[in-house]
Amino acid sequence: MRKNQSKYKLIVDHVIDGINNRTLKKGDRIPSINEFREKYNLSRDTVFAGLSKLKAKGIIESNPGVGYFVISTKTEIKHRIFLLFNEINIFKEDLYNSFIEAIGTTTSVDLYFHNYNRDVFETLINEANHKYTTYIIMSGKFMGIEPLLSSLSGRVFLLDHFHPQLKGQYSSVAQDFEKDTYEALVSGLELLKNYKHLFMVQKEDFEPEERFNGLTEFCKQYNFSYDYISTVKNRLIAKGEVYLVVNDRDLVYLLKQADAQNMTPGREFGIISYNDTVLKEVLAGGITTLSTDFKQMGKTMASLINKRKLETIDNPWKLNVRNSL
Amino acid sequence: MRKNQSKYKLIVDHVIDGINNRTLKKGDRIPSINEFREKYNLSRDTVFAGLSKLKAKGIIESNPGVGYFVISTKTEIKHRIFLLFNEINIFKEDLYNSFIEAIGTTTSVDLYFHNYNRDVFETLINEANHKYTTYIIMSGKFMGIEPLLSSLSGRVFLLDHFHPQLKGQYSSVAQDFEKDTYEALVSGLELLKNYKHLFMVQKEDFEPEERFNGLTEFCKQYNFSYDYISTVKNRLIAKGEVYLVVNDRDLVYLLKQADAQNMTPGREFGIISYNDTVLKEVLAGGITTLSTDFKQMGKTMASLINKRKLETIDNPWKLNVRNSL
DNA sequence: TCTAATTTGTGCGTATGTATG
DNA sequence: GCATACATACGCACAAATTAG
Repeated sequence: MRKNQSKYKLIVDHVIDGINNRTLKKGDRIPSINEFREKYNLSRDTVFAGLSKLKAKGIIESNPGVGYFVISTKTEIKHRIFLLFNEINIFKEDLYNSFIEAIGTTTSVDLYFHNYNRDVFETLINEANHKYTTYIIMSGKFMGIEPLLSSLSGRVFLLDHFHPQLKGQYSSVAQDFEKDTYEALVSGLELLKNYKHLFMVQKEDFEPEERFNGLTEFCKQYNFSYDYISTVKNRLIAKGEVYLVVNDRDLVYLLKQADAQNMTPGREFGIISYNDTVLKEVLAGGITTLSTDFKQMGKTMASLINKRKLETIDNPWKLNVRNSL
Repeated sequence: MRKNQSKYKLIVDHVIDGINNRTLKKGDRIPSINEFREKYNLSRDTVFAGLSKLKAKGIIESNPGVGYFVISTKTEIKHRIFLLFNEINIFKEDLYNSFIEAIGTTTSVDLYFHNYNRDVFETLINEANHKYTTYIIMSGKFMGIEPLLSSLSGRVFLLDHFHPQLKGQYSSVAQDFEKDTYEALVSGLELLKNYKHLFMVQKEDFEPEERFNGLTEFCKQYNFSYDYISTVKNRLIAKGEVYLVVNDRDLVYLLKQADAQNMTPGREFGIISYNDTVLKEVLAGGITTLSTDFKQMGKTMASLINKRKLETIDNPWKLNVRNSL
């Protein structure tokens, strides 16, 4: 490991890691040049170079004939962050920007996309390994990624993942698609009582089926009938139906179809659209949306990075009730 | 032997052959400049050129005072592209995806964002220098970036830039904001005759003022009055007004205000919204949009990279006429 | 006070990559 | 392609400061 790094950095890292681990405190004596030389099998001068670097950074001081001592614990950990998203879309805007803002300017963040391609996913991770201090991974519906993740050299975080089995192994902030859908439907129960049948509309290849599980649970408990469809294209709308629509393209189909059938969302049938955008506030008199707070998600991820403890955080959801339900 | 080849290719081939022979692995040190110089009887500069090429291809990295090391064994990559966008937004989705699709698999692309921050812009470019074969830059309203661009080691392309003074120096594909706005308005002249006064609504800090120039030119020629405003927030709409709206947030304000004043876009007043999205097809009965074709822009940029000739290409615009005008 | 051991500090040589005419 | 200057990395030899006995 780290064949290609300058040797003196071993000394720098030894001390900085010690300070970050809290094993070195202000005033502590650190090993002498000869002790370091022995420990790492380096020449005296290489050790001296590392210690001089630390001295220049103001982290240690030297007393000739006595030793080296820690005088400051301000190590300014410079994170280099590898950020892997699934795809570009409008919601990444809020997520990325709020993350960048919260993480601060002393950090460098490199962003990549795997576009749900398993090969790209693996290649990007393998190529990035050992080049970053921190890895933030938004995976797709990939199975068996644990070995890949555990091979990574630095700290690993999961962002908005579909992998409940990885909970507890890595710090993460994510939507709980099942819980969010279930709880949102329960919170809208009074409105939903005007309808009979609920549809989950999403592409099963990419989107998490947990949403459908949440819908199923709700429908069984409160006696609605339900179905899973992958698109609403060319579909006739019937009275009493509610469509939970993931993709905006489907939302447009639905509204055009409603217009053609002379039906109004929120009256003869209902719409809940996943993920809020400004245009949905005024679209067709207001589209009810069920959305996770991507700005909050970015902020939360930034704060996780500065914590030592392993944490699994559910990102908050919000049902924006408008006229379409 | 190979007298017709550039000499620096000896070095490139030495390393690439080594990797393909499995005699060089990731992390391995390769010979120093002086060792190569001796072995192949070349000048230091020639060796340096070869090693720089390998570095730009992402195959090796250099550590001053230490040596050169293999960091990637992907030898089939032809171009390594540094792609710098201004910000994440929904239109980057089409642009990025069509570019990636068109550029093919023998290329690796790293994507960055400067978010209109000049410091970030300069830092990213300086950090990237010498590490890529190709640089594609989408700048903001930054002045005096010529020295920065000309310092770059590889081929430089401009994407959707606001710098007419750089035309002809670098190959580029871009919207011509002035021409696009002017021509689109001319093409919609018959519809516009129902109105009297045209507003350009955009934030002058970030958005290009060329749009307003196009509007001005059109209005002078065809006798419309006109104005520049930075937002429509809290604004009363008057009959006969047309709003050319850049930001979707302003579009929403406008539609809410129209509703409050009991006015309908396309009747008492008009709306042209910049940049098309699916939702605008059905929003308020259909919003007329003026949009550049971002998919085409991505394709065109990909094709430019495979050409040697310097070209400046205007990306095509499209006016999607719907009910709001 | 002296001495030996252990500490840090410095000068010089040779290697590396980088930048500029 | 050549020459030169420069920053970084590492190692050897020797100098200077401190401490314990």
